[in-house]
Amino acid sequence: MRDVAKEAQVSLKTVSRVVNDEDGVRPETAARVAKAITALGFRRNDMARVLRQGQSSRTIGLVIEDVANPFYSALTRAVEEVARKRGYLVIAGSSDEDPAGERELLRLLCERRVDGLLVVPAGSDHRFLVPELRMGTAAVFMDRPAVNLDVDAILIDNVGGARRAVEHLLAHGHRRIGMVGDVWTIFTAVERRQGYVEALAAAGVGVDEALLRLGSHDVVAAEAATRALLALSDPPTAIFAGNNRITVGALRAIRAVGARTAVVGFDDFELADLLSITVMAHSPAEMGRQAAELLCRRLEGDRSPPQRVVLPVELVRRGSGEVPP
Amino acid sequence: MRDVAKEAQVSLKTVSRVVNDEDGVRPETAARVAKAITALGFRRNDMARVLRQGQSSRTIGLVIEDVANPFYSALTRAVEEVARKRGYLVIAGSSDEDPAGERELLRLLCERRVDGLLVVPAGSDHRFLVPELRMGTAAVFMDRPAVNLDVDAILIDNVGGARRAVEHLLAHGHRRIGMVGDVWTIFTAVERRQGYVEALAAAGVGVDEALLRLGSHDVVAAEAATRALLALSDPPTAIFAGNNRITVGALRAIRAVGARTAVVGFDDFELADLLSITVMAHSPAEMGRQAAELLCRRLEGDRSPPQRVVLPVELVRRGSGEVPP
DNA sequence: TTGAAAGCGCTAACAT
DNA sequence: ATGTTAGCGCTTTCAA
Repeated sequence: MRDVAKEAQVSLKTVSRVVNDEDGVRPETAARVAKAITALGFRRNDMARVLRQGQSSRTIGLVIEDVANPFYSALTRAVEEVARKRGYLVIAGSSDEDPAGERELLRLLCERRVDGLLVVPAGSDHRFLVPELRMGTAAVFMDRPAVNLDVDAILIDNVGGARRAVEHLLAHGHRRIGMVGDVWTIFTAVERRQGYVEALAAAGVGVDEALLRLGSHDVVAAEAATRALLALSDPPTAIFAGNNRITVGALRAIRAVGARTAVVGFDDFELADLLSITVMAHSPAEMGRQAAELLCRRLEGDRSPPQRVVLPVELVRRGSGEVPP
Repeated sequence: MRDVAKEAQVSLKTVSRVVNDEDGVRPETAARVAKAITALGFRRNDMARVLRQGQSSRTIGLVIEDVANPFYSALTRAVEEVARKRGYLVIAGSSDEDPAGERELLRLLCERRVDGLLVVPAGSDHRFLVPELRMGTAAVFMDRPAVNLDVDAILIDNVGGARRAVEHLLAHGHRRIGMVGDVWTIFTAVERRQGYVEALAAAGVGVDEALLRLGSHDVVAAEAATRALLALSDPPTAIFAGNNRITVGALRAIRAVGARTAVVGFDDFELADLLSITVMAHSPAEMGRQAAELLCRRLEGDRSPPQRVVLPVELVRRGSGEVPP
């Protein structure tokens, strides 16, 4: 910038004014400055700008488990869209469901002075964020609430969705309904398990622990868990798959074994229609959008008490959930 | 930081030393400083740090078309992984295949002084990046080469892959082979079209322009284009789908019409196995990894001439490509 | 309409 | 082992 000033024979401040479209510069002076800028290939240094102006990097930090999971990539896309429309850029990182990695990532983001954080939390205690929040960094949690921290969260109706999934299978005559779920440490896995149990209890069908397999965090594990269920002497006639990864694993297992087990999966996915898979659908994009919009409102000064939004989950019948026992 | 210094009764520099784990600080002093840091909830401001140290924000800018597309999300994931291992964070943005949006995004990233750029280019002229590159910002292009700019690129074998896809269909007896492709402005679409044409020419089968439909940039458009092909009085017996989005659209159309058209798709996708879809597979993750690693090498001072890496594409037979005419 | 100087939070270089 | 000073590139304040 100093070079530009010298080149254009004006003061630093004048260059600054031109760069920031402030008025009070004669057109001919502005033109001279503009020429110098292109000549020298000048780019305003936002770091210095932010430093001086006092802390708005116009950046949002996004922490999710894994962008490669379509659930999170849809969410990321929606976040990006809202953020850019409001003039923010997004620094994203995958935590891989590791609390330590998550914490490290959050630290890095805070050191870079992101204005706000959008987090799908992996850890089970987020008190370490208290100082940041007090320093003015806003945060909105997604998919899972914060633990030990009173902060905004956009969630979905996990219990209700799971309950309706199982009710649907019960309505089609199934009594031996298995569940393959994610690991216990994940909020949504536990909630969906609860929905499963509630539905069975309400129908007067007891929970057979042999049919309830939490602990599968990826496609491969889910396939193995499903195979184990199908290999039981009295296998389930239907399976409730706890999320999009698990549904894929379950389908692979069922196909491999050649069974005709009914399936309802939690989370919709792109080719579910061609595979005729009945799912409990909801919108990760809507979750991202609402979270980003709420965060932006917070950044613009909204100080109302922390909200908890619960988005709906909807049954989409496509065939696999309507197979009889 | 000044507050911390005051609180701990030491100088600024001492606090700096503690924060940066430099040595030359007595343990008890360090402890006092550490206490002050936690007490005040202090976080080093990386903006100021970068400003002083001279331009390494330890940040990489990533510009792709759309994170929600599994091709790009896999790539993004790999980029993130390499970047974090080397101590970089990733600022990502989707260009939506819009040259103006891409340029704007690149400008924002450069203003934020990212150390390097990873770009799947949408525009058809990237000369505007010349000043940035001269200023020391490194760049690696992915999936498509830069136009009018001599810079590293990690590509895949589009022509060869497309040729082999069509050869495979020819080998299974097809003579009326349709192609549904992306828009003309996209490098890969044109290359894949060329492979298609070459394969037909080599087999002595003429190109029937009625069977060649470029211009579908999303699933919906691809479905429509495929429906149009299938509605011809003499429809193709096989379809070569130009990318992952197009394959999905083509499958929907074929299913809707109830045809038994053979299909080979470019790009592998998650449920292709369950749907028995033959594809030309390659690894977007590998592309992201290699691009990120090359970029990091450049950032560490590698000044060797720009490279162009071409990753292989492999035929994966799953059934849909082996259907007879 | 334009400019000079101070300072954002930090670290490099040099004292002590 | 610790402190002092200057300055990164910009904007803000106030003066010309």
